[in-house]
Amino acid sequence: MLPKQYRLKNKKAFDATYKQKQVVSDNLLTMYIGKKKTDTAFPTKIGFVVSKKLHKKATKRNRIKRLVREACRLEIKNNALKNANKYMSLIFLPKTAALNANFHLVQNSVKTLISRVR
RNA sequence: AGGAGCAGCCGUACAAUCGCGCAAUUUAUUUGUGAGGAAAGUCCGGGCACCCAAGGGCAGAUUGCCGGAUAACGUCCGGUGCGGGCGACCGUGAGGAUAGUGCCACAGAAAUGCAGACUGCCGAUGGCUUUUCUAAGCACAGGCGAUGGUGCAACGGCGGGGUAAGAGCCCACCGGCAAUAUCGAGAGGUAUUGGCCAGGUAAACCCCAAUCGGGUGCAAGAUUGACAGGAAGGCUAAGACUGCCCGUCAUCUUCCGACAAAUCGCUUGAGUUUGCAGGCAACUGCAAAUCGAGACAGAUGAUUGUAUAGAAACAGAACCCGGCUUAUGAACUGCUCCUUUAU
RNA sequence: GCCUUUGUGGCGCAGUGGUAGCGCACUCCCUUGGUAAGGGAGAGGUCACGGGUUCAAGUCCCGUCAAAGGCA
Repeated sequence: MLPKQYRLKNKKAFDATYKQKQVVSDNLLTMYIGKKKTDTAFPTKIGFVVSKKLHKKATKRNRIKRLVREACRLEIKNNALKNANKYMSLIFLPKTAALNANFHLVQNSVKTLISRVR
């Protein structure tokens, strides 16, 4: 799990992020980017969405969610958010291919997506 | 040794580094604790909460061999009958078809009417004809339910007697039914006797018996606090001010508005473990010990090493219990049965 | 969390317990100079799956699986 201050929580925040319509994606993940920060002290919040349509079993959905979350945690810890730090929020949506991926693949995917943020 | 039946056990462990939920305190890069046997399906039964409801009946729903267990159950335990297996053992949706109604395609003479139109058998008796005068023929009266390439099923089966031909008409055995006796708490078992009238289907309607207030589900519900809207456009249909038009309100569309709720319910309970006692058992009683998740974008993960087996299977709590059903990995244990071989 | 409905040919759908059908699509033939339309013939079904009741089940009963939808 992420520390609490990095979690994207309520529905309004999710809606506002989707509304920006800034999307980056590769074969495993899709990432939505929120608004630009006005206050630099404000931490970048990250949300994760795994739809029931992706897979029926709760354990599989939990598994992929945890892998993506763990990858993000390591990025925050290593201060590797780079340009993504300018934005208020990020949302990750795993794709079907991510269900069978191991941690290293997911980690690489997260890294490349973050590096592509301008 | 091989095969089989029943029952039981575990549900990865340990270490290092980086992390998360909750609780506690000495408020610190502390300590403790943190998913399941099915947490699943939502198929039953309860607890709990709120709303509605005076009481009773009808209706409706559910259950359906007997007895017991339980808060309750469609669950469980023990038994009875029936079916399967050489056997250990297993399965069982098992009330009523003489309360009534419906249905039984095709085939078949006939599918429920104490049937016989048809196909047949006989024609002893009565009638007619012939005649060697005691027989033959006719098939008119009449007798019969044995025969019928059917069908899931044909009004008990099979054998013998009997007869003109036949028939439970009579007899033996078998099956079913009823009565009596007896054993059992009961389902029912056993024995004897009786007379041959009885098709199937109730997971068709129905009858009988028993049980059941109805609805909504913890996002139930309770408490505290706050109350955030603004701008632009449309006026077409319907509404209000008003009978009509304008206008306004309401309404509709678009855009903007991101940290703007919190606490209780919430986990101490038909709890868990152990011992003793009762009971064949399900289960119950008593005593002692013990506290083992409680989130709200929602906690158990990642990487590496070691151990089995190079990489565990099915799978994730969301108010809580009792069941049922379904999914599933590896190793192992106990009891029993059958076959073969040896002693 | 709690409910509801539906699974039948490639697709969309009918179907009182008694031989599984319709439309479109598909294949072949006719028609045309050729195509479409039209006409004729044909193929294609574990009635989602597993049990049960019944002489007989797509239909009745029980369980499972899948899909779609609803409430909050």
